[in-house]
Amino acid sequence: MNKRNTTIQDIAKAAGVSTATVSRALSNPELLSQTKLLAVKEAIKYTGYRVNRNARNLRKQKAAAVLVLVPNLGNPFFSKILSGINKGFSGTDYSVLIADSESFDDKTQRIQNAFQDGQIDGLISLDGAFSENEVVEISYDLINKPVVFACEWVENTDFSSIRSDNDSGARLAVQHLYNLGHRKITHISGPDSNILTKVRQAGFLSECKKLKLGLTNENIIKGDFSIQAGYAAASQILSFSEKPTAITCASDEIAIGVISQLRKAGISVPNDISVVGFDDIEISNTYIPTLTTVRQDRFELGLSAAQSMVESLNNEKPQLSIYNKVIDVELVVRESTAPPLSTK
Amino acid sequence: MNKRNTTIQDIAKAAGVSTATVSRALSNPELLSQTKLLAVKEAIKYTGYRVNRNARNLRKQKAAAVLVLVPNLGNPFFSKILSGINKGFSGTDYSVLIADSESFDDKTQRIQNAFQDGQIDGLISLDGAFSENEVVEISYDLINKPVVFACEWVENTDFSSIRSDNDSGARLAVQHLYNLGHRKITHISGPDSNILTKVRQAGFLSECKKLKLGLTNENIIKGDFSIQAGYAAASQILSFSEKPTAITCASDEIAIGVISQLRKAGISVPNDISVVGFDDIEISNTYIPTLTTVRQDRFELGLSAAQSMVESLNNEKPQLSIYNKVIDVELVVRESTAPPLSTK
DNA sequence: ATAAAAAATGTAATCGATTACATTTTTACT
DNA sequence: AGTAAAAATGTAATCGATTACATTTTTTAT
Repeated sequence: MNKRNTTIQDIAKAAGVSTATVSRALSNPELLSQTKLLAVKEAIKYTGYRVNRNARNLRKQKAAAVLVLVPNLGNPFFSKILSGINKGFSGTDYSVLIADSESFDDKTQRIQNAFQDGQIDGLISLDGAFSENEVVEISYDLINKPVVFACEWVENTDFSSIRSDNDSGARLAVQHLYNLGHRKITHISGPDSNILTKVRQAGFLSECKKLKLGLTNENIIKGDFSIQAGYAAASQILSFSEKPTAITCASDEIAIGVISQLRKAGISVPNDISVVGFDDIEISNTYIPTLTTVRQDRFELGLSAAQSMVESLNNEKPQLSIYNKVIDVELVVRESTAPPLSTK
Repeated sequence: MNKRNTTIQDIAKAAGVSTATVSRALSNPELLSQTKLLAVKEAIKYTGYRVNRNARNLRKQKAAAVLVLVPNLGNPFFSKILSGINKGFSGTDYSVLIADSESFDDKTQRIQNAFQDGQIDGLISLDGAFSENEVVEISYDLINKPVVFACEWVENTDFSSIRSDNDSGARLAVQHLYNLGHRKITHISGPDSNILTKVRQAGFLSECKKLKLGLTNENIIKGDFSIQAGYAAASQILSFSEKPTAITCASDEIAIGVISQLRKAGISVPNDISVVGFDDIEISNTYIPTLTTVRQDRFELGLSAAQSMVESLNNEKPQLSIYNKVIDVELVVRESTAPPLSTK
C-alpha cells in the first residue's frame, strides 16, 4: 500500500514524451499535436494518474480553495446558503473551506493567516460584523484578493456583495399589514450592530412614515434574531398600555418566539395580533399558524456568491471591479396575518 | 504587492542559521539550543513569516485537511453537527473541507479523488448511504486512511463511528407513551434504506413486544425524514378505522408535519393523539404544541467525530483500531404528549 | 526548393519546506 | 586531558508539477 505515487514522470515515460508535454496535456491540451495528446491521455487513463494538488499549487502559487466564513455554523439559517455556495463550486477545481466566526478570538487574523499560508485564494463571508479597524486591516492585506460578502456585508467598504433586497422586504411587510387595515405596527429588530437590522429597520420606519402611520418609540423593540428575543419582545409588548395590532419581525425565529409567547398569554395570532416574519425558513410553512413572511432565496444568495467568486478567481487581471447583486425578495402570505379586530 | 514571499531561506539568513534549523524551530523546537531557537523566533516575529502550506504538505505528503461529507447541506439538521466538527478542529492545523453528497453523481469517486489528489488526509462522513460495492471500493483505497462515520454509519463494516443511542431513544419514546397509558401506538419511519430508520424501527418494535402491545402492520408507516412525510403519514392515519392514540416519529420534522396535518383535520395534539419526535431540533421547543422528543446531542456527535479523527491523524502508526462511541440520548417531555382520552 | 514563421516538444530551473545524512560542538566520564 | 557519546547544526536531495527558454519539426510563402 505504500508504493510511490504515480507522477508526471511516469506518465512521460509511458507515453514517450517529456514532463512538459504531460503537463501541457493537463492544462493546455490545445498546444499539443493529436498524436502526443492521445498518447498522454492513454497513459493517464491506464495508470489512473491524478495530479498532486500540493505540487501544482506550490508551483502555481495558489491554493485552489476558498474560505467561507459563517457567523455561527450552528444556526440552521446558514445551511441553505452553504448549500448554494457548494453548488456554485461543484464542477470547479476549488475546494470549499468552512470556518465558524464564533470559534476564533480574532477572525481577522484567521483570515489573514489563511491567505498568507497559501491555504485559500478567496474569501466568501456570510459575516458582516467587521469593525472599521478590522476592515482596514483585511483590506490592506487582501488587496487583489477576491472577497465577496453574501447575505450580510460591511457598510462603507468596497467589497463585492450579494444581498437580498432587505429594504423592500421590510416595506412589503408594512404594506401588507397596512392593506389589511393595521395602523399600529411594532417592529422587532435584530442586534443594533447588524447591518440587516439597520436596513430592515430603516425600511420599516421609512414605509411607516410614507403611509403616515404615527411613529412612537414603542414602534421598535430591540433584540437579536433568536427565538428568545421573540419571547422577550412579546413580554414587553404585553406590558404596553396600548398594544399594536400587528408586528413585523427581523427574522422568522423572532416571529415564532413572539407567537409562542403571545399564545401563552392567551393572545391569538392572527386573531388578536398579526405577525410577519423575515427569511422564510423551513419551519415557517408548517408552524402553527403558518407564517406570513418575507422570503429571501438563501440558496440563490450562496450560489451567486460562489459564481461571482469563481469568476474573479478565473480572471487573470487584478479585479478592482466590485460586483454587487441584490436579489429580490417576495412576500409570502400565510396564516399569521389577518385584518385587525376592530375592522371585523 | 507582488513582492516575493518570505521564505524559510530569508529567516535562515536573518537568524544566521541554516534552513534546517529554521524548519526544526518550526516543528521540533526541542531539538534546538536556546540561543538559536530564540534567534529564529525573533526573525519570524520580525518578518511575520508563515510557512507555506503547499510546500510543507508536498514534502510531507499530506494535506492537512479532512473532508466532511454531508448527505444534504441544505438540511439544517446537520449544521449543529458541522459546528461540533469545526470546534473539534479549531486549534489544530487541519482545515475542514465540506462536500454535499447531493451534488455528486458518484460520491465514492469524489472521495477517492480527494484522497488521491492529496487534498485530504481523512474523511468524516455524516452520510451512511453507501452500497456494499461502494464500501468495498472505498475500503480498498482508504486502507490506513482514517475514516469516521458520524450520526449515520454503514452496517457490517469496520469503520469507526460515533452515533447516538438510537435504540434506547426509540424505546424511551414507547415507554413514555406506555406509562401515560397508551396501548395503540404507530411509528412513522424514515426511508427503508437508512440505517437510523432501521435501528429506531427495530427499537420501537422490540419495545412494543416487550410491553406486550399487539403489533399489526398498521403499526409502522414508511416515509422519509421530512415534514412532507409527516403530512402523508397523518393522512394515512386519518384513514385508519381504528386510530392510534399515540405516534412516535423517526424525526422531529415528521412529527411537526403530522401535528400540522392532524390539526387541519380537526384532531388535536396531545388531546386526541400524542406525538413524540426524534432529534430535538431547534424548533421543537417552540412549536405549538412544544414537542416531546428524543434529544440527540448533535454538537457532541460532531465534536467527538472530529476529536477521534484528530487522534487518528496524529497517530504515527497505521490505525487498524476502530473507534466506536455511542452517545446517550435523552427523552425530553413537553406538551405534545398526554394520557389518552379514554383514561381521562 | 528554401527561408521565415509558426507549431510542437524538450530541458532544466523553480515553487518552499522537510529530512537523511554528514559534520561540528558540547557534555560526560575516566 | 583525552575520548566516546550525545546534542546541535549544516548540506543538499527531495516532494511533484509548471513554465521560461531552447530546440526541433512542420507549415507557409515565394
